[in-house]
Amino acid sequence: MLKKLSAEKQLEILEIGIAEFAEHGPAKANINVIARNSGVSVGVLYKYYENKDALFLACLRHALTALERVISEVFQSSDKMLARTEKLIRALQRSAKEQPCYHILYHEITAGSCRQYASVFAREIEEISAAAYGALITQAQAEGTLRQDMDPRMFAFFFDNLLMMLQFSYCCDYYRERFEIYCGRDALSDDDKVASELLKFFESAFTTERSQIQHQN
Amino acid sequence: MLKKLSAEKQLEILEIGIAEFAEHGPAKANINVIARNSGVSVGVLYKYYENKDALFLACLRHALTALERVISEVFQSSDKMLARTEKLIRALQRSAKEQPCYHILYHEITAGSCRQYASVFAREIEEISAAAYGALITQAQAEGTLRQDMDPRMFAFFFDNLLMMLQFSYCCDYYRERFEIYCGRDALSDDDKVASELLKFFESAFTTERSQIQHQN
DNA sequence: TTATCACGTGAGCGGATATTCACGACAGCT
DNA sequence: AGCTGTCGTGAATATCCGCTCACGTGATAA
Repeated sequence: MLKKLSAEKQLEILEIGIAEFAEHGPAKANINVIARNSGVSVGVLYKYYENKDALFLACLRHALTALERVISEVFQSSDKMLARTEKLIRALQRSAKEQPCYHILYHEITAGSCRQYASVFAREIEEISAAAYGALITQAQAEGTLRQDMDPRMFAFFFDNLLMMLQFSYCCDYYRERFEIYCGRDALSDDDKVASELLKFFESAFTTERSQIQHQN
Repeated sequence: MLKKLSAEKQLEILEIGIAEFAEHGPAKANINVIARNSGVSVGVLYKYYENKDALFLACLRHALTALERVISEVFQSSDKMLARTEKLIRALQRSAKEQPCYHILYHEITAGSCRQYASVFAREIEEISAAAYGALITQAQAEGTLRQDMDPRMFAFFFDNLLMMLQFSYCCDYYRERFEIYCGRDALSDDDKVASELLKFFESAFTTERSQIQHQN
C-alpha cells in the first residue's frame, strides 16, 4: 500500500458523514458534499464504500457503537437501581449534548426513509438494552426494592421510552422545541433539574406502597 | 367553475399522499406516484399545490387535525385525571391502529428531512397539548389528587413522552419491532394489557405516599 | 533515471423525478 | 351548431445527484 487514506482521515469521513446524514436525513444527504467537506474526492469514497447506502450504514454503526459504549459504561457499575438510573440519565444528557449528531442518527432509523433497516437495527440495538433493563428490573423485584405488580418487560419498555425521549429532546430540532414548550426556555440548560425531576418520576413508579407492603409480608 | 375536482377527490389525494409520504418519507415520496394512485394527472396536483412541499404540508395538516380531534374528544369529558388518562391511552391505541399513516406522518416531522418545519410545527402542535396537560396536572395538584413535589410542566412532559412513544410503538416500523422485543410478540395485539400496565405506571407516578400525606394535612 | 502501479481525482454520464406547458375536452352561452 | 373560457392531461423538460472511469501523481524497485 502506498498512500491509502489514513485512519484519521477515514474517521473524519465518518464524522462528516454523520453530520451530513443527521442534518438532512439519509435521503437528502449529499455524497458529493460529504466528500468535499472531508477533503477527499467522490471517487475515493466509492473505493471505500460500495454506495451511498453502505456509507450511511457505516456512519450509523460508528454512531451506535459510541452510544452503546455510553450505556454499557453505566452498566459496569454495581449500583442499586436508582443510582444506576441517575447515572444513565446523566450519561445520556452529557452524550446528547456532546455528540448530538450520533443521537440524531439513531433517531433517523426510526423514520420512514429507513424503513428497510427497521427490523434489522431494532433487533441489533434494542435487544441488548431490553435484556439489560429487563434483567435489572426482574432482579430488583426479586430483591423487593421494586413493586411486584407490574410486568417487568413492560416496565423496562416504559423506562426506556422515557430515556429515548430524553436523548432526543436534547438534540433533535423538533423535540428540542417541544422540550422548551413543555418545560420552559431554560430546560435545555438546567440538566440537574431535569435529571432530578425525571428521577422522581421514576422513583415513584419503581416503588409503590403496594410493593413495600408485599415486601414486608 | 366547471369541472373542478370534487371534494371527495381532493380528500382522496390527501389520503393517498399521506400514505405515500408515510411509507417513503417526504424526501423519497414520489409526486407522480401520488397522482397515478389518486387517479389524477400530475398537472392538476400542481394546480392545487404549488409544489411537492406544499402538498406534503397539506397532507400533514390533514393528518394532524385528525389527531388533534382524537385528543380533544377525550378532553371534552370531565373525568378525573386517571380516568381521563385511561381514555387517552385507549384513544391513542385505537387511532394508531386505525390510521397508522397519520401517526407516522406526525413522527416524520421529528426527523431530519423536515428540520425546516420543526419549530413551526412544534409550536403549533405541542403548545396545545402542553397547555392542556399542564393545566390538568396543576388542577389535580390543587385538588390534592396528585403529588405536590414535582414541577407540573416537567410532569406533563414525561406524561406526553410516554404517550407519544405509545402511538409510535403501534405504527412506526422501528418502534413496532422494538415494542415486540421489549414486551413480547403479542404486545401489539393485547391492548388491554398494555393500557393497564401503562396506567399502573402512571398511577404510581401520580400519587406517591408523600402526596397523600401532604393532602391529609 | 525510468518504469510500474497503487491510489486518489473530479469532470461528466445517466437515471430519477419535480415541474411545466401546449394541448384536448367539455360545460355553458349565444 | 359554434364559440369561449375553464380545467385536466401527460409527454416533455430541467435539475439534481449518485456513481464511473480515464487520467494524474508520487512512491517503490530496478
